[in-house]
Amino acid sequence: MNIEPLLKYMSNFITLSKDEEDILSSKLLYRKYLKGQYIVQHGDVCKYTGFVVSGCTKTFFMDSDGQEHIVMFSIEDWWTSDIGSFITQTPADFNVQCLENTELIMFSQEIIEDLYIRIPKLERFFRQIVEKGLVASQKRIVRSFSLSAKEQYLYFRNEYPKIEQRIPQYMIASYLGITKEFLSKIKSQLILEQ
Amino acid sequence: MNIEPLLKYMSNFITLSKDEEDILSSKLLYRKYLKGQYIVQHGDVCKYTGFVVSGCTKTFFMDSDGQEHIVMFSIEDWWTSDIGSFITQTPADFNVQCLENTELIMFSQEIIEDLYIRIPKLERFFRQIVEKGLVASQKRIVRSFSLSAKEQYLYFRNEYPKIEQRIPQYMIASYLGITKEFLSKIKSQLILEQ
DNA sequence: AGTAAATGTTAAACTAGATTAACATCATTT
DNA sequence: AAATGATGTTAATCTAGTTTAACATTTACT
Repeated sequence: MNIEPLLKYMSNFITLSKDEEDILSSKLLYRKYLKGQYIVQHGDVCKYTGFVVSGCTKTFFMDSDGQEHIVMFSIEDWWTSDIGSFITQTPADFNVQCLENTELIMFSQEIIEDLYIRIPKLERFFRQIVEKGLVASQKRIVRSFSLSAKEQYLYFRNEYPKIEQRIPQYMIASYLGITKEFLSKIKSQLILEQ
Repeated sequence: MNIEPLLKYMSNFITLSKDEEDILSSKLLYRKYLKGQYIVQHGDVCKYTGFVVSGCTKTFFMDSDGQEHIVMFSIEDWWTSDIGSFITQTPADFNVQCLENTELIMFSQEIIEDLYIRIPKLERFFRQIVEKGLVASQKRIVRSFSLSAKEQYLYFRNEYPKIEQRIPQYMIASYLGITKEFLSKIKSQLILEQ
């Protein structure tokens, strides 16, 4: 159980004593998933939120036409879950599936409530994490309002170069909300342009 | 200064003692704005987040073509600010403008940090508020992925009937991310349908 | 009441992106 | 090395939503 990446990540937000680190690490779950495995399934209540130690996941939903829409990729040092389901303890809208073999450090809903009491600093930590998530989510809405598909692709490529290299192109199209054919067209246009 | 609506709202999340209520109310700012006034201006750092006691605001940005895009309306019992700017204390992407005369209870950034220390429960309160915001923001992304313009309008009408009645139609079109002409077409289609 | 400004409607021409379908390339397994 | 499945490309056709522009209606002000 390698909890170091999480502690390092947390140190950007709060300072934990050795005792607090020990309490925390005794309450965490460490799990390994294989490529293709589901971490969360649509309709289930999401009992855990996971911090990615290694690997890669996609969070997606199916629309009424059976089309898959990817809302998020998670790689090392990111979180993965259906955060809405986790927070509200209602059935998940999303599926979370591993695109690679993936190692997670998991917080369960029950334990997190207990941890908030035993380590009040965690309340602050998660407030800040959720704040970051909210800001990112709002910026994404703004992009979808104001950028063309090509501009959104360029933004993605620039912002997440590491993700683009690990993931098939048709999934990037799905994340951008366009068809794989149209993304292919955009890419060939971009090559012609320069 | 009528702080009751805020206290009532907060009681859905946490229980404050009389002392804590007094500390809180001594630190809050109560402000009245006229219709048309700006609460936040693009480029400024947003120093306050406001709880709407009465009135209505729109939060919007200008795209590179000078087009206005509304990202949110706020009415009684909602929050209004550029929350991204407020959290990160960086220049605001958005403008916030009053659509009616509006009364706000305002938390300043400096004071909120101080209040987190004096009333640790507030950390929990704001974590939960931000969680709700994140969930709503993610659901909006899902809708924009999976619903047609007509479906999104029907969702809006159903979800926020009170807002629809107070606000000109062209602003609702802007919120939905479509032109006012197309919304007009959708509405006449809906009338024909039944 | 009359006028100007703000808001809403209609319709024709246009475009970004979707759909369909056929084919090309790459990776994995036997 | 051949075969199968997964991924990526190209091009023709189609459609949801935009643009433009002219007009209609409502609201607010003198």
